[in-house]
Amino acid sequence: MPRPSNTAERRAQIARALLKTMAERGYEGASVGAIAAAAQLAPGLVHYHFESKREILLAAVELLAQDHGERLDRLLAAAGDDPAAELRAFIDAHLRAGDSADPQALACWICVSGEALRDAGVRAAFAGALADAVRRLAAILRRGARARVFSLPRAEVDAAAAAIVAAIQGYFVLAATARELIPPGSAAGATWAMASGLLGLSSSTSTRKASR
Amino acid sequence: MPRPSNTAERRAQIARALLKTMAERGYEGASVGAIAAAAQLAPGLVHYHFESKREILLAAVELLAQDHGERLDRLLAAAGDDPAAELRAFIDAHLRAGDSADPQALACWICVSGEALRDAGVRAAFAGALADAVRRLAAILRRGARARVFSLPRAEVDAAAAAIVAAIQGYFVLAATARELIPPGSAAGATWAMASGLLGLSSSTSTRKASR
Amino acid sequence: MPRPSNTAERRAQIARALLKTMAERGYEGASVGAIAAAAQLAPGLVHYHFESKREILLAAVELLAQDHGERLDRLLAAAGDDPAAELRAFIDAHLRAGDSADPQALACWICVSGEALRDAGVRAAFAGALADAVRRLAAILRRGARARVFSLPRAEVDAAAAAIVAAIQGYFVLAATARELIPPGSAAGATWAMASGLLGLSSSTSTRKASR
Amino acid sequence: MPRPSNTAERRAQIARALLKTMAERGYEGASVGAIAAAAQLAPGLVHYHFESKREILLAAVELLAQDHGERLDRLLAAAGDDPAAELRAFIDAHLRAGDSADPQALACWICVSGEALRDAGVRAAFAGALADAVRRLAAILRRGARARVFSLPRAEVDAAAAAIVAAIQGYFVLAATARELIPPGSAAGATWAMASGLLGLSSSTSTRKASR
DNA sequence: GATGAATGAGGCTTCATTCAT
DNA sequence: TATGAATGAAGCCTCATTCAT
Repeated sequence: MPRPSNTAERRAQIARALLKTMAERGYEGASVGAIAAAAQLAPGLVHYHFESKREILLAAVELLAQDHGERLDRLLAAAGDDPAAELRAFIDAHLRAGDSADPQALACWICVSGEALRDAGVRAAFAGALADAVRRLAAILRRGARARVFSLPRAEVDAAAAAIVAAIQGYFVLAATARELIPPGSAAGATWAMASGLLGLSSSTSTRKASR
Repeated sequence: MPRPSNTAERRAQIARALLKTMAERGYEGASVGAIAAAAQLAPGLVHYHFESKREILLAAVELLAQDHGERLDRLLAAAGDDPAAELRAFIDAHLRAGDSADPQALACWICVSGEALRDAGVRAAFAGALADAVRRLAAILRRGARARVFSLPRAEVDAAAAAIVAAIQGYFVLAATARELIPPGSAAGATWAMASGLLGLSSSTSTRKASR
Repeated sequence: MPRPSNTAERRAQIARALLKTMAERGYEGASVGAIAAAAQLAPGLVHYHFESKREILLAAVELLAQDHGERLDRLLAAAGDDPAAELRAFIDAHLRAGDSADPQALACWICVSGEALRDAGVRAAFAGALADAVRRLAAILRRGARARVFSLPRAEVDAAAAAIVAAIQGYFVLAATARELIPPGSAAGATWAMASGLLGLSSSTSTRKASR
Repeated sequence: MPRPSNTAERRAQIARALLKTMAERGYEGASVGAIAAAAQLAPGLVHYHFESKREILLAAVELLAQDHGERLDRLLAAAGDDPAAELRAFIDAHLRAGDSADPQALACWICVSGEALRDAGVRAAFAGALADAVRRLAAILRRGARARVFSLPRAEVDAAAAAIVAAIQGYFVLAATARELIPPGSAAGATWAMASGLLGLSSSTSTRKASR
């Protein structure tokens, strides 16, 4: 009569503990002991559920991407079928620090970018999450182009999506490290204005209202 | 007859060795021993010239910023007095992977962003370098606005400069971790197009030609 | 209606798994987890059947000795009643790498000798197996001496038996660690020749034919 | 003005500490901490002088072989040029537990044989030491054969040397693990008698006097 | 009997930093 | 200044053993 396996939950628990710890101390600073403590588990248990610390990181990136994906799903669904509204929702989802902003996830995301530099697995996971964002955004742009909402040559959809994602990612870095450089509430608006340049929208259409 | 102090060179030598090592292994991975080896110095000497490893990082960030600043000086000087040309030069200086591209500096820059998250000193140095970039770009924008080359309200110059710097920074991250997401040669062009959106330039003016 | 106890088989199964694992990784290297895996059992079960890892080793030595004893029985039985033939069979049983040679047992035997150094229980088991071999050989020698096949004073029977067993044991070590030092096929023959020296046989009687 | 390097002594000091500890607790049981303590050094220093624990073992085997070689040199030199005396000296050097017997070296030797099973480097070192012994003994035998002191076909010199070394090695194992099986003082004498069988000496010549 | 999660001690190794020369 | 040895604190990981089911 074996006890039912709880490995899945435990793994998630541990991965979340890593996120929590990593946000404060970075990946290297998040010792396995600290992770275990954050998860309120015995130290040895961590390595029962994970081969190595690096594997925890991979699971954590997975979680991060998944959380983000789900949030994006929700927000895009609320935008209905209008490409412009979807684009706006996409930008706001990332840059409007509102109710649902998550500084921990932000810090982790930047940590992960650093680890991605020197670990192929982490890079794959990180790039995968970015690729997912680009893909979703490109789909929006493509639909908008087809509907003549955006005037964007087919061939440039991917580049445009990458550019907008880059801007968002760059704002993340600034927000986490030099917030004072971003005039409060300007991020989403400025990004929308930049997107307008790419998509051939008249700036006037673009509400340049600050969004906190 | 004391021999003339060579502390200054030694410090630079060590800081550069950190940059080299950090580009491959990250900051934590760059052990003092490894730094000393990269600098071809005895390990003990490192702590003669620096109080702690963290101080080396600070010096290294300084170097990084200084190198970048000098390069930017050169490239902007070549742009003459035309704000549009200067803006273009500013963007190209950061996103055209050409002769002077420096993958090591790129990797270090991202590492530093991670360290900035949890060390006030590093954050100050990192943010200082970013602020410098924003300041210079803002000056260009302001000049362009005054000359009616850019149609940009006074009040939004800083936000616009921050947005362009964010886009550049974001491209850095993508380039270092998920290069395949950036259609080759699209970075500078797309950034210019985005800048057009912010600055009220007609997209047509904006050369959307790919720049390698 | 309790199910019939299978403890005996389980214990043997586990002990054999230790032998298998120990042959490759040594005693310390044979973790309880690895043993369980080799036995295709759940890790927890091991400690249901054994108090401690050391107990498994004791059981394994027992098995080793028992296997060896049975093999020796078979081979000596085939030698009939002739002391010289029995001696030959005894030597061949140990040193003729033939059909029944068992490298795993050899490696284990050497591992066990190491553990015997520092665990009284293991030493007792190991020494017991050796003592058994010496006893059996001494019986053969005694019979041969009585029959005047061997010219060996009573008082020296034990020393002679020990010497031959030592030679065999030494060949084990060489075979396992420096096989290239043993000219192929020379072990049994040379041991027989050495035995001749002890037993006052003319070397001529001793077939010095190599035995593979 | 660097401090003169003391690495060589330190390495020897550490290797000897391993021998001391290993004799009591085995190789695995000799933790790096215990080794450091035995050497009266700070724990971290061990890994300053050695890459890994395994390297210490290699150095220790080296020391063991060297100590033994030097002792053998001394004892053989005392035997003059008489092959029979040399052979006797060779045997006595190994099996006469006299003043110079070294139980620690004995225990270590057996530990090392176990480690040799699963580490190529250790095996090489161990086999090298054995090969050296065989080589030296073979030289003696060859000289004796040429001088007709031993009646031994050329082709069998190596086998005979290996056999005698095997007998010695086997006695080592018995002495360390089951001393009660060796009638006191019988080892050297019995080995000599066995050698006689190999070398065609009449047993009578062979002093079968017990040697403690 | 059996399962697999849980525990916590301890091992090897790395490392920033200090120190004697 | 410079050298390289020395120090001691962690860090990651393994493991024998225990326990709830």
